[in-house]
Amino acid sequence: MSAGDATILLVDDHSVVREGYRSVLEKQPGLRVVAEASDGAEAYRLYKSEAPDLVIMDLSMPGIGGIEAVRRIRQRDKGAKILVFTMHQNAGFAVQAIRAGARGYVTKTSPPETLVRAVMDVLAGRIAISPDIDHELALSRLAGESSAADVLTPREFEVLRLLLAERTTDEIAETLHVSPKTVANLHSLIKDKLGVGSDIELVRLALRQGLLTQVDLGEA
Amino acid sequence: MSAGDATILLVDDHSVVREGYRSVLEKQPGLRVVAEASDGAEAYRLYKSEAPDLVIMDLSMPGIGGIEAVRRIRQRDKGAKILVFTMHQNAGFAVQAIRAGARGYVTKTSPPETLVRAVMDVLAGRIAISPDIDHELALSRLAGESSAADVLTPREFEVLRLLLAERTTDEIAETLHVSPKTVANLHSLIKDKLGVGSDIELVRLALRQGLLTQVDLGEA
DNA sequence: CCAACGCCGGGAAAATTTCACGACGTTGCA
DNA sequence: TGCAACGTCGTGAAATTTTCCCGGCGTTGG
Repeated sequence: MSAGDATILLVDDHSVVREGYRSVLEKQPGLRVVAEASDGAEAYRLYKSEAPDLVIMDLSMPGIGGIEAVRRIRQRDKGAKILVFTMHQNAGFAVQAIRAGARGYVTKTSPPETLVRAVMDVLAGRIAISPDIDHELALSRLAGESSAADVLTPREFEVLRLLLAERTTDEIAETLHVSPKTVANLHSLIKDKLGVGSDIELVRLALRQGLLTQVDLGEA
Repeated sequence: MSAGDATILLVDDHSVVREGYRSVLEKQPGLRVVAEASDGAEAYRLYKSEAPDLVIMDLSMPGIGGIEAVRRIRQRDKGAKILVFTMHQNAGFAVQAIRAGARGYVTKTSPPETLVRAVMDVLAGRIAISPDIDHELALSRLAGESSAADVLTPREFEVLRLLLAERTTDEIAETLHVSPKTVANLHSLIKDKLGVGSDIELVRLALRQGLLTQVDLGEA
């Protein structure tokens, strides 16, 4: 590994999965994994201390999610290059990730070459989207449907995700380090923007749009 | 790799994740990954042709899922050793997997050592469950896993169904010819009986128990 | 007969949701 | 450059809902 290698921070809550990234990436000359994080908060800390050239970020993680981590890192460093690498083959997530400041979005079903190519693209300053998501985006574009991702700001989207995943307003407030009141306000605003009157409708809408998949809630 | 190595079939729809398993496993002497599959059907075909000593199986995959693949393989070969390795930190999944014939259940959040130990255990004929799932199972055992249909009276169950059907309290009150107040009281009582704190949890519980299926979501 | 339970709702306290509003920083554009 | 628009965070107060406690009714079953 030469001194000119591009340095990479891996973020994923599954250690064996990180092992996979690392194995694929280190076969490439010029790339070097310098740190690994298992949640959003740790990712942010390590970004500050390591200042890597690239962050490869999973989305679904405990505590603050990937979107929020992207947002925070970009808030600190406008030039940060972040490539989202996730299982969610969902245009809404891609839109949110890019809006939050990610420079690429690749699904885990992609072959390793696609990941490597995306890494190179993002390092070179280009935006990288994997073909399946390109297709998803094209479809949703054609359908002209307004999804949750379209009307919600990144922050609202993140709160929605936590509402669907965590339990109480107070817990969410704590993980986001804001007042419970703010979360309640956002919660209300989200329902308003999405045009639903109750939390039950909210969950149903989220399900329809793939924000909450059947597997997310632990099928019996 | 000696002739006496234990042969392994990896099943996961994310190629980079398979790379992770492989990397971890092949550091262990005596283990050899001989095949990889990306869905349940392929796993079954490869099991027949390769007859590996062990299958490491993900659960969430396109087409026939991991549970079904486990069932089919075990149906064909009663002695098949299958270790489920999944992101689902959920006792219900674990129970299903073991019932289907898996000999182990390990979550992807586990450190690599846990996976390796589980592999060795299953190869040695033991059942392997990762500690977090042990804990989940213990909890659900202690809690006595209250089923919705079980603990609710017919009336309460009916109200729950209507609540999930995207109706307001007032509408439900009208269809049932009772006061909105009664519906609100029942709504509260239902949440209490099911041990959930919010409507969002209520919907998630209902989904888990099959009270509300994806197709019921209808249109906006 | 009486105890237990499901069912129905009123009243009041407690909690949440909603609305109006302001502060602050950033973005975008003329 | 300056300024308008927007996102984010939070407060306070009103409106609404949720929750708790209560009693009444009918049915069931010992």
